[in-house]
Amino acid sequence: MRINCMCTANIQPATSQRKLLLSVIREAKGHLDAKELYRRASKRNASISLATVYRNLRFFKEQALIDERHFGHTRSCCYEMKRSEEHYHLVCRDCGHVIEFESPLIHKLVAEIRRKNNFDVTRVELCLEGYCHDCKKEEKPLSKVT
Amino acid sequence: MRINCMCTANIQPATSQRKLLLSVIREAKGHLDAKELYRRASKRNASISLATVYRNLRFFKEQALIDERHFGHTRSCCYEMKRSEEHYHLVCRDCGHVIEFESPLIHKLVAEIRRKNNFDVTRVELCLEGYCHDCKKEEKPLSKVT
DNA sequence: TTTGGAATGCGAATCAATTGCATGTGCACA
DNA sequence: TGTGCACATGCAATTGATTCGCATTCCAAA
Ligand SMILES: [Mn+2]
Ligand SMILES: [Mn+2]
Ligand SMILES: [Zn+2]
Ligand SMILES: [Zn+2]
Repeated sequence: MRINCMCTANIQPATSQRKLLLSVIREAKGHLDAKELYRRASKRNASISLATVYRNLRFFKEQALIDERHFGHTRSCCYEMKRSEEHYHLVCRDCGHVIEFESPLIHKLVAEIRRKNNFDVTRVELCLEGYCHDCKKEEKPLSKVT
Repeated sequence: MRINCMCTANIQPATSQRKLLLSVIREAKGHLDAKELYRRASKRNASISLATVYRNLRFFKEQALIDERHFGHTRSCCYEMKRSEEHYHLVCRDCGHVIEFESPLIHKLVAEIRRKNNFDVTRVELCLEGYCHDCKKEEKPLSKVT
């Protein structure tokens, strides 16, 4: 068994692949899925394997270095660096843009659930679908059922 | 092209498989995934195909007869009859139980997003993970990060 | 340095979901 | 009450995402 070493924090062992993957995630603008992470990492290390990408995504998740997101109906999930403050997402059904937001209402909701349902919330999966500012003005289908 | 007929509402054509599947979903206690729906339907019609289950799940979804849910980390999604009032879910990480709940805070959140982000919300995907009443009292792991 | 245990690369395997195609069937219209 | 045909079905093959087995390589603690 291997004990924690302080030099490389919780990235341990600090293999070149592991460091590369984490820096790609860190430098990414938006949210990456495994395939896209693999594509970008391959540019810097052509021999990296997709399995290694998946294994490290799981590792980073376990180390709480990254967050996993399930957006809308997309098959694969996305990843991003964990930040100090929690945040949630709006996904436009039209252009696919992902907008991040935060609201104190979510803390209130969690508190309410803890009180009313006697349920200890450890994770909030919240994603709202709809039409963004730019896409909502364009023509919409006639039926506006739910 | 076929014009709508009123006799069978939006289930049309009303094939035996389609009627069977809908009644299995209707009679189900909880939330079903495709495999489980297939299992239950097969008891009443042994020749039904899994592809037909998937095709009809998509059909029912398009007809807004059922709702699709993505619970926690489970690979496959679950389905349930659409109800008049919207509701959301708590999933226990320990025993897997799914608890349904509703809260006016969610309406408030949607309104806030519409106002602040100028975003038209059409669907709220919300699922909270944690520990239910029965599981939270039992011993927990030492580290309580996240 | 040495060395054990963990990480990697590769391909094969899984698992959920979709699709192509030949066949069967519900139902609008005659 | 029949008939036609668009659409539904069954089956098998396919896709797409993720995981796994295994031989090999690589960290990092001592
Ligand atoms: Mn984000
Ligand atoms: Mn429900
Ligand atoms: Zn948009
Ligand atoms: Zn529980």
